[in-house]
Amino acid sequence: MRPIGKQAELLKVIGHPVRIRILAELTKGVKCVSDFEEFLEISQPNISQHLTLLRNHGLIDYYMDGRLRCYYLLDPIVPDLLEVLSRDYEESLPAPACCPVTKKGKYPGKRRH
Amino acid sequence: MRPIGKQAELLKVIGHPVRIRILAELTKGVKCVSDFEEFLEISQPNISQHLTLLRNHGLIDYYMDGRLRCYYLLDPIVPDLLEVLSRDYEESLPAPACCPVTKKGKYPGKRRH
DNA sequence: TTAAAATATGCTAATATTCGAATATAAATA
DNA sequence: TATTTATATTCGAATATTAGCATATTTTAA
Repeated sequence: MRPIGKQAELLKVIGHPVRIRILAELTKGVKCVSDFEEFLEISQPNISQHLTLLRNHGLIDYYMDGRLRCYYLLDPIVPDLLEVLSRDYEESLPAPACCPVTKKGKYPGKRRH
Repeated sequence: MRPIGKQAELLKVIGHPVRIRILAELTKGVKCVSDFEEFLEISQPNISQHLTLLRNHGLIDYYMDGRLRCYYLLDPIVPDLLEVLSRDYEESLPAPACCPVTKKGKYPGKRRH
C-alpha cells in the first residue's frame, strides 16, 4: 500500500477541475495538447502547466508524433478513482449505533443525542 | 453525477495526510477528539481544525455524548475512495496503440516513437 | 532561410492552505 | 463558585497553488 503521504499527494494533484477533466478525457484515449484546447476554456500555457504537473507526478506521459505531443494515462489508479468519484450515492451513511465505545471510554452524566 | 467542481473540492479536502488518517479511523468506527490525539502527533487545535474542515464539507458529523464529541463518517464515498487509494497496482497502464488518431488528425512527416 | 505550428517555460500577482500560539467556550465536577 | 476536561476559534506567518502574460523552444513547411 502506498504511504499516506503519497496518497494525499495523489488526491491533491487530481483535485483540480481542469485536471479532472484532462484525466477523464485521457481515460477515453490519447489526446494531444491542441485537442484539450478545444474543450477547455483556458489558455494553452495553462493547459501545458497542468499537463506538466500531472506528468511530474507520474499520472500521465506522452510520446511524440511529428510535432504533436500525444498524452496518455500512465497510472492505473486514475480510472478507478474517477469511477468512484462519478458514482451517485443516494444517501448518507447510517448514524452509528448509539454510544459506541471510544478509547477514552468515559461516559459522564447525562447523554443527549 | 456530482459536478466536476464538487469532485475536485472533495479530493482536495481529503488530500491531506492527517485528514486521510482521520477518515481511515472513522471508517472503522466512531471516535472522539481525544482518541485522535492518541495516534496523531499534532496539536489538539490542529486536529480540531481538520475535523471542522471535514465537517464543513459534509464528510463527517458528530453527536454529543456527555462532553465528548463523537465523530462519525457521513459521506459514503469516503470508504470507497480510501479503498481504491490503498490498492496496490502492479504495473502502469499499457502504452497506447501506436499513433492513435487525435482530433487534429495531422500526422506530419516522420514519426518517432 | 524564414515562417508557422505546437507546446513549454519563467515570472508575477492574487489567492489559498497550513500550522502554531494564544485564547475561548461549554459542561461537569469538586 | 472555582476548577477541570474536552474541544473550538481566532489570528498571523510561512508556504503553496493558481492563472495570466510574455517569451522561448522545437519541428516542420514554404
